[in-house]
Amino acid sequence: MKIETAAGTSSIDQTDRNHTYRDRTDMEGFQGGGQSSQQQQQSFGNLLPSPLAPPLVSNNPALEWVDLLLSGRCGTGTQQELLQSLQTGQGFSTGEPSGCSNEVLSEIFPMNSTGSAGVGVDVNDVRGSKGGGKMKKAAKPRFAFQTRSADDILDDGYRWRKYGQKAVKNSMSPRSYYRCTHPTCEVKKQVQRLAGDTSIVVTTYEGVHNHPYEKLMESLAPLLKQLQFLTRSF
DNA sequence: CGGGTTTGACCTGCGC
DNA sequence: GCGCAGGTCAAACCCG
Repeated sequence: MKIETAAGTSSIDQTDRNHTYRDRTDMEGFQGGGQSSQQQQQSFGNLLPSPLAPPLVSNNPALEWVDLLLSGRCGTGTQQELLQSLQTGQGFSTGEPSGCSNEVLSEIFPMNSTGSAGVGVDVNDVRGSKGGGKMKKAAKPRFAFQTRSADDILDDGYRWRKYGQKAVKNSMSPRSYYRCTHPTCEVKKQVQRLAGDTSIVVTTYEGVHNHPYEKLMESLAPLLKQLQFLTRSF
């Protein structure tokens, strides 16, 4: 498995009009032939999670190959603040990405021409509430990053269930919607490939996990069992 | 059989 | 008001 820094910029194909996929054959080569996301997930090794940032961008050397959306495209102050906040374990999640133009945001997120969507913004998006409620959603931290990878699903240490997929305007690749499988966790993420460079995967996280790092807990489970056994022995 | 994926339908917001 | 686009739901389906 190799993931490289998604360097450089990619332009969105403005000519492509999208539609909802209705033919399964359209999905060939993208969904992985029915494999579960768990099977598709890559491993980032022993990266530790952060309460705000996903594990792969928090407090670890992986920053070298994780290219956040803002990298090199917004004010250097923003990038430095971003890296600093991640390296200090504080994460980057809320607030306006100062120095990042709407043009850049709208290129990354072509679905929102106003630039209200993007890195750390659009916390009051109320679209898609099928239930009919008119109440706005509670503000949730939202951030995104991009990686260069052959696989769409990155193993960030949490378990995700896919609940939807949509073709996105001005993008060749569909956008996939995932929810954290933890019962009390409402964190969502969107995964999409850049239209200009399909080797780059853009992952957008929304919300903060309110439960432990599941892969870590899984790996610790045998050890915990052993500890419980030993403590009972005394 | 349980959990995850697929996908058509439906909802809301926005621009014209 | 209408059409478009993004987001979500949920039934059907798939897989281990």
